[in-house]
Amino acid sequence: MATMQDVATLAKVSLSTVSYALSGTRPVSAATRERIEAAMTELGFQPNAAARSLASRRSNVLALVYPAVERGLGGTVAEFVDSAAQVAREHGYHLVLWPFRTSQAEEILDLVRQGMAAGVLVMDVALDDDRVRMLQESGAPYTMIGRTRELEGRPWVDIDFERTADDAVQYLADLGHRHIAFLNHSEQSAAEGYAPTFRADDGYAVAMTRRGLTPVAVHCGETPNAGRAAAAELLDAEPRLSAVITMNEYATFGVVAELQRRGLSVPDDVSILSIVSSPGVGEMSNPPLTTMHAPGAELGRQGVLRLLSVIADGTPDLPQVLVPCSLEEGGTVSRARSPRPALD
Amino acid sequence: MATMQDVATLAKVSLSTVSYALSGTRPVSAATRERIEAAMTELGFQPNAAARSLASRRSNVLALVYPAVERGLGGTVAEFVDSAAQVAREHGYHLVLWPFRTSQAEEILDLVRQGMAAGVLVMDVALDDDRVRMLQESGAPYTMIGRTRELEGRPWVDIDFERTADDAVQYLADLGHRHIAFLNHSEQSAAEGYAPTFRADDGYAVAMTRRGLTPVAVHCGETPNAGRAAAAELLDAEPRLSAVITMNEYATFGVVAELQRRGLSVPDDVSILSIVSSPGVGEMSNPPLTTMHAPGAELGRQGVLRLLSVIADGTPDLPQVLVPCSLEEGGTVSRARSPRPALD
DNA sequence: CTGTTAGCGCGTTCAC
DNA sequence: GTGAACGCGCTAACAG
Repeated sequence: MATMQDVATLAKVSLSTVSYALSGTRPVSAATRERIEAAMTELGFQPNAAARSLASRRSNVLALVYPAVERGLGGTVAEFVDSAAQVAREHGYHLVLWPFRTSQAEEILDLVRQGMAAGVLVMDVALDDDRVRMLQESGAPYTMIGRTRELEGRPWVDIDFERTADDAVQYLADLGHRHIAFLNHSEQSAAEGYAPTFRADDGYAVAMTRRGLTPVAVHCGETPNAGRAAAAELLDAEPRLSAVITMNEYATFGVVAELQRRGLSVPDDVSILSIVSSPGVGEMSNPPLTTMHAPGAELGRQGVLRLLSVIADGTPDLPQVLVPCSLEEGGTVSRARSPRPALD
Repeated sequence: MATMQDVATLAKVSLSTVSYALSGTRPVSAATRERIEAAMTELGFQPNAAARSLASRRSNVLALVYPAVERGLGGTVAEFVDSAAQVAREHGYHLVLWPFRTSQAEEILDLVRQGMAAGVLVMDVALDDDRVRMLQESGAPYTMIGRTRELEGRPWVDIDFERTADDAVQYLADLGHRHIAFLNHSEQSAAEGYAPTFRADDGYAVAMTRRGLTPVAVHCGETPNAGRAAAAELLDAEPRLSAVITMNEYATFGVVAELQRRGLSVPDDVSILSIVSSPGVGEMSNPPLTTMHAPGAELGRQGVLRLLSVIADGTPDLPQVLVPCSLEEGGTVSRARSPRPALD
């Protein structure tokens, strides 16, 4: 491993000149720069990461804190992580994974104090989140993926649940649907402060009401069987039901199954639109689900960019970053029958 | 950020004593150790990571090289990554993500030369893999997840495809199935040197032949439609078909759909066993797929452990680590009809 | 535009 | 059992 001193000696310049040539912090004449570069390639020089961090007092790694398989790592998370890692790399940073449960906030701070990471990305943020509170108090650069209830001075990027719900309702309403139900995550997730459950509920209710439609929302466990039961419940509550928006992937499969079991056709009798959906899941249904898929990659990108700006400039008043889901047409949504025949 | 000197001053000892108390490299009296620990907690001391790496000449990070969304990050990969990150952390290491395509082998080496990572985990290894070749030549500690054709002196952990295929055939044969087909990944994946496609093909053929059964294998694109076509092809080729082993998740959904379209019941007429399957996918089918799911977490764990031993001891002759998939009963496999009625 | 030099915070070899 | 001192490889003043 060649050092900077080796390069300097070979190029017949001083060590610091090599450093400046490398960082561009100070002008270096074309001639000497050339000699330096020649020496560097000849020696296969690569600047030592640890020495650089130590001297410059800054780390070149970003940490991603995520809850270890609490809610399961789905495809959306994978897209997010991959995108974040790539964007970080494009900016000269490395992304490290810190699998910490929400209760391990202290350990996160310890690692930050070690100077291990220049900043922290916190995933799966709850409405009230100890990790975020401690990071905020410690003054460490961080960015939330998601939003706590309290937002003052806290940098974040999030999925635009409100917009997504509104887009979903709009899409179905434009196709003539009037009786549009919503199948959300479980009550328990809401009780645990899982923000998406709340935001989507609100967004859906607002979207429906605004259009003079009556919201019918149910919560549901994250299993096909729970989805079956929920579908039955919805049909009983509203026989005129012609469309269901779901934000619960496993349950969605149960909904489709239950409808088909009852002899109802998807999408001819009932349309299904799966929102905040992971990549690929649509393909696994028959017919393929029409989905609005979660912007995992874009969130990863925006999250890293936001964090980098916090690292660079402290916490200026940054514009909010809300990323909506995008529609992916499948085969589970069709125009509403008009007038819709009674079911029984 | 308190430094070791701060701690030493407060504890009225010399800096090096603090270092020894921390590392245990040298005995320290109980009394002074206590004073030191008190000082450390009082100051919230955390040893600086960069300084430590620089002085000790070793990094505390492991790198995970994976092909950026080439084949898509599924649930298995997520399990793997999460598990690897956790095990690394339990051993005092951090896991960083290096999204590099196979063609960027040079950049991987550059990062290693920077001392950024103490070792590298290479995922999705192809039969002939430039990344592995270069790492091997450079002498950098690494471990493959998967196997190249050449294995001499190359540390690896992998899924036991042969055993998994054999277990799958055994399981079905025990239930009376004689005409068991295999639906593999695409021809293209094989052409690109994707090892699982080869290994599973071989394993299946051996497992069948050994039992006096005739192997019937087809390759298939990674889509439900391709799966449909493949199912049709299989049924035409072998009308007595009573079971299908699949190693192609998206295609599996097409197989189920095609069978049902033809009025065949799953599993009464045809059993389906999805091997090397991601977590959760089984749930998305109706009835839920019987699967043998890929040991993502265990691979992550073994991969990190293997890498750590390479870092510590060079490359001793390590025992091979082959991890089989484990059966998860669903509703798509049943006892074969005997004698099975003709289809037409 | 270039060279000199003092640290960055910790590991580790020496003397005591 | 303890302390002093040097060095890891580089950054960033400070001189010139």
